[in-house]
Amino acid sequence: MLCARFLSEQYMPELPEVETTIGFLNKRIINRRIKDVWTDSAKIIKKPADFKIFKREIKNKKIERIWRKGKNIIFNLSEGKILLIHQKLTGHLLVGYWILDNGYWKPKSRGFLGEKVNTYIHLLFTLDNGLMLGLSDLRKFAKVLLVSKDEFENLKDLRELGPEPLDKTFSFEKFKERFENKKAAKGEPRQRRGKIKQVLMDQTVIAGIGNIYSDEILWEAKIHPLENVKMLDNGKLRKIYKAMQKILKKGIELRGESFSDYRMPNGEKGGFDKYRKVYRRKGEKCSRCGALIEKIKTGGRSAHFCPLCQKL
DNA sequence: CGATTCCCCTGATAGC
DNA sequence: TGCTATCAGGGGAATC
Repeated sequence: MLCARFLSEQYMPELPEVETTIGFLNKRIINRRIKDVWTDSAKIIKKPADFKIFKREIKNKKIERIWRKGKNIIFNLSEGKILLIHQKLTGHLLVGYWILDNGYWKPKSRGFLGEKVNTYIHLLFTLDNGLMLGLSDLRKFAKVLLVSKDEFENLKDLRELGPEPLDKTFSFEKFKERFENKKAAKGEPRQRRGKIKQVLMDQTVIAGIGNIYSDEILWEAKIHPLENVKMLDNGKLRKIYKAMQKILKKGIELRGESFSDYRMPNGEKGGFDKYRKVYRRKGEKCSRCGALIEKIKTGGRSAHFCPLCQKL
């Protein structure tokens, strides 16, 4: 059984976690052929809706390329097929060897870090060398699609995804443009509205930032999460831009966060925890000024910040 | 068109 | 102790 703490924590793979995951998958399962697929929760497969068809179409396909777009993990398969997995809240991809035991997957031999049975593996691929790729997902919110190249290019949410925050071409000028209204009226440069926290998390503005990293970025930039983006001058925007790059790079360098049940595909935890300054630290002292971290709710999500460092 | 609310799901927690 | 109600949370859909 997974230890209780593992299960109790929320897990939110954002850009650094997804980046870590694809790096790992590229080392372990590239050029492997999918020989079989199992599920006990066909609902997470959105396309094709019929699992029998999904199974037939993915069988014997070779995994040729693994990359990501925002938080979406994309597997380019042979014969032009594309497998897309969005882990949402509690999904994570694991690579290893398991045996089906009473409906649950039990790791063969030692397995992962004290884990005996993973009751949350809901989708599992067996590869041509016997290695397995499992999608573990406590909440079953994950989304899986198997599509053709054409279908892939026409997926609405992927088409509307904003730029990659760490792309070399994503300059400060480009970042600034993301805060301007798409269709600026003749004359006045109308700006995007809303609170900075929600705008940063809007995948159509910038791809890959979620609840954890948006809190951390705003703490780093000393900007209040509820600050309206209209109020952000050049200086503040630059601070956010710099903080975004720093925090996301740190996340990748440390291979993702680790306080929740996020694990790399080999079951190890990431190391971002030491750098987590505000997220889920309500009531703790701000490491910069000593004030107590506060937690508020905005747009249906929690936001953590230091009331002294991040003034409205 | 934009902003808000609901919903998917399951485990933890608070309240009785 | 044990039951029930509530909550979290990415993102898509429905609704205001």
